[in-house]
Amino acid sequence: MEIFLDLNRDLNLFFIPRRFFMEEKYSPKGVEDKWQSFWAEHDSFRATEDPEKTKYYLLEMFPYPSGKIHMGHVRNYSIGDVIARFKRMQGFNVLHPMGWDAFGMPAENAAIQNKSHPAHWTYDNIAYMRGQLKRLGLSYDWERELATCDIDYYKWEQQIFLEMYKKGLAYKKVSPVNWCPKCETVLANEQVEDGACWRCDSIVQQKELEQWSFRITAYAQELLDDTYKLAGGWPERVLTMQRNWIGRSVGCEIEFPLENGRSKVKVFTTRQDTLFGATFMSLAAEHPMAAELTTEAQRAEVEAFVEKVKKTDRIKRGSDDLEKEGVFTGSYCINPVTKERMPIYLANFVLMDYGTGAVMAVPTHDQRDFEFASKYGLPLKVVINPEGETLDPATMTEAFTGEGIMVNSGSFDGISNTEAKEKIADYLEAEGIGKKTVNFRLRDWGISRQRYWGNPIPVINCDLCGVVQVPEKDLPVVLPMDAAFTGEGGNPLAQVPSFVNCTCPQCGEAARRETDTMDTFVQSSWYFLRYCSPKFQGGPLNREKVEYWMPVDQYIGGIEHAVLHLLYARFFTKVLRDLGYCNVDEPFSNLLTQGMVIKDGAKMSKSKGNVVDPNALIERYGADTARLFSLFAAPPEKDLDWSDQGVDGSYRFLNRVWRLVFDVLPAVKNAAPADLETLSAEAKNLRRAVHKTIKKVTEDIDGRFHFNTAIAAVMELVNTLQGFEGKTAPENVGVVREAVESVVRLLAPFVPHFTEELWAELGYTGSVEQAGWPGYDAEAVVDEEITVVIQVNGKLRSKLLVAPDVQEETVKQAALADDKIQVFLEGKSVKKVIYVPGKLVNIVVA
RNA sequence: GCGAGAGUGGCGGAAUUGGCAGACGCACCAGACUUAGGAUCUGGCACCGCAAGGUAUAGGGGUUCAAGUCCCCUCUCUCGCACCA
Repeated sequence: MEIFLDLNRDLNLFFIPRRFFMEEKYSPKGVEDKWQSFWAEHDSFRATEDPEKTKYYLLEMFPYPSGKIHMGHVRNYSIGDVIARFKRMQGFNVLHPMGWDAFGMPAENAAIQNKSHPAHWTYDNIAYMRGQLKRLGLSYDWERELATCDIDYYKWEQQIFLEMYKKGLAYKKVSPVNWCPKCETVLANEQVEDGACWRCDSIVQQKELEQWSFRITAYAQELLDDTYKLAGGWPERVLTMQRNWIGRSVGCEIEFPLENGRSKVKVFTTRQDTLFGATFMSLAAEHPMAAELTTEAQRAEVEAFVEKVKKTDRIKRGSDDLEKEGVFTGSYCINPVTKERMPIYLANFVLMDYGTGAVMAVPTHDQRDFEFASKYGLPLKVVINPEGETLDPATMTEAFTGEGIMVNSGSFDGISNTEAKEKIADYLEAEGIGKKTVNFRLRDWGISRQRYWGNPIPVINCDLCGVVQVPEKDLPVVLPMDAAFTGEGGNPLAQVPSFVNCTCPQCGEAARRETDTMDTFVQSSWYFLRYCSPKFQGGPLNREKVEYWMPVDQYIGGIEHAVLHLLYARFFTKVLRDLGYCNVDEPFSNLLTQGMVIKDGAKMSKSKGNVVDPNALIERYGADTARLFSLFAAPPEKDLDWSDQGVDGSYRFLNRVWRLVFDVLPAVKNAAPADLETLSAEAKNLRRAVHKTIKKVTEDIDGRFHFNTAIAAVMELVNTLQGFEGKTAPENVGVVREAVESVVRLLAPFVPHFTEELWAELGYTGSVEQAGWPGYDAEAVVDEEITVVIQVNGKLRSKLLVAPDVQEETVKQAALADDKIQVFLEGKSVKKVIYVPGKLVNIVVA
């Protein structure tokens, strides 16, 4: 097939002499190779600090080096490259770096499978993928490239870790984890599928393990507050997700004394207004007081219940509408305001890791408590009535959670429950029963991973001294190259004696090196800062350079990182600020979340067989077409529906532009700029179209990122230009040249190789980027005549061509006199005539 | 269940501030050039109708001279959270 195709093309060359000239045929491969070399030779995208220029830091989320790039990458990086090139053409000093999120489990799995080393696999992949990105013609400053598995990167992270440790921001605690007994490793929640290990299908166990954590909760309030500063720059839904995740709620901590007086149960509630209606107490099964509260008579039942709750894994426990269940402990506490006895239950819906793990149960005003009380026959007491109504506990079928008037609440009766919230809180504080508190849903960030391919946590465990920091002079703790990857026996690091065995820096006795490595989210939490001074050897960050470049002006990536990565990165930036490394509060001023690339209605995946391979695409059409289509088919934030035929269309468009340029080239090559005084009407119209297009494309790209409509506008201009009769007539060549040059410059951010080549053909030396972004002539975009639409009763009936400065009365009269309009006015009376200047006339008749 | 967003031709999508619905592209149809066309060019293309005209932005109601756009209700889909006390 290929041979026939080529043969045909050659015949074509023979029959149409014009095509003898080699340079007239658009051949992406040659053009792209040529300009990629040019950019490399000229260091075209090198970013250097220049206080004279306004900086613009553009960043796309760096990829995991999984092997090869996919269409999602092509889209992500094409979007970023348009902005980078556009801003550069506008004269900004653009920083546009690229690197690799290079630690992670797939490398370790590959090592097990191929009996090789994760480093080899990772660096091989990086080399291959770097080549792929270069073939896309992305304008990165490759001098700043970094991989998070480079010693030169992770050693600085170890230093940061130790500083966090000193400040109490990194600490060790026992926390529950998903544990695969076969792999002998901790699994992340997303690696547990239906309660089984994603790799070996073993049943995942819940285990308590000593884990390293970062105290992100210390920054909960600031992380929440600053989401309001980001409003406008970030999509509202991402901010909402972060706010929900942080989950601040205001309420009270209230203490309920036990009946026996020996101790107290502390609860957190946001509904202290319902305190008088609290008739029993619900505790989490894991609550530390559960055992001591259990009476002998209840022991067997309680233990069976606790066992059952523990068996339900943590994911299932939340998911389904789990039937509310509980068990009576046999003990009672006292409601501190009513002095009534409250039986203490353990309940499966009470979570140990939210609030205090204990809930005061108000069955009349909380739906869960209502269901629980119904099931176990517990007392109901109404303390809030809806306005003008009286609730009867005996006939209630569900809890009343709305607002109303207080009853059965002592001195608080008769006021609204919102008012009572404040008053009861004050009362509790005054009486010493409770205090106002703020509770967060956000929990500390567990960073321990029992894996090899990660950044080693730089501490030593000594039997005598406990946890001891690795002294700064001994950093970095380097991953040993001689670990064995068998897939068995847990963390490979723990099986390298030369790594594990060490001496305690404090007492000099034999000790064991920590073998946990850090979560890969740690590396991606500060890479954007390191890009500012990627080779700096005086510390993690060169403060001066960070101050020049940060914050990132535009960050681009997938919505899947809306919470974790973006929250961790915000947290880490604030920590580095407080450690004195930088002065940045928020790392990303603007965030663009791009949609997925889908095909045939589904996300591209091997199993669906709908994967488009970027290599094949570039091979067949070139990088410019691949970029153009992925930008044209949908606006960035929406999902992109891949269409092979659509790609053809983009390729055809480039060919059309190419032919157009070469068609007019001989005529316009040496054309002088047009004399605006003597232009023909047609030429003037063309020039107006050119400047209107420049205006629209500029506005569509800048801020709005609507590349699809920007490209559509250029297509329209190309269509206009193509239909322009006297393209090569001497009196028009000045305007035609301006038009062609504008098309090339406007397309430059989208299809950079293509436009570089045409720019050179137009007789320029150097990159089209140096020509800068075209500005539009405000005078040229003003219409000489405008179309005013005439409606009768809101329906389009006719159109009118008028001068832009026409008087309202003139237009109205002309509209009423219009032949087509007359027909609709016959036998009716005109009630009103509405004129929207320059747009329409609406004649209201009856 | 709660929260957010979306629903426009055969398809991807336009319509930026309440003012011509369907830009641009794909697919399709017709024609031109051609030994040939999966190249290129010209024209057509929401639906009904011969036409005049009518009907159309998930469905129903409302506000307005005017609604894809604003308000209310319903349906469907996507995403997030999912017993958060």
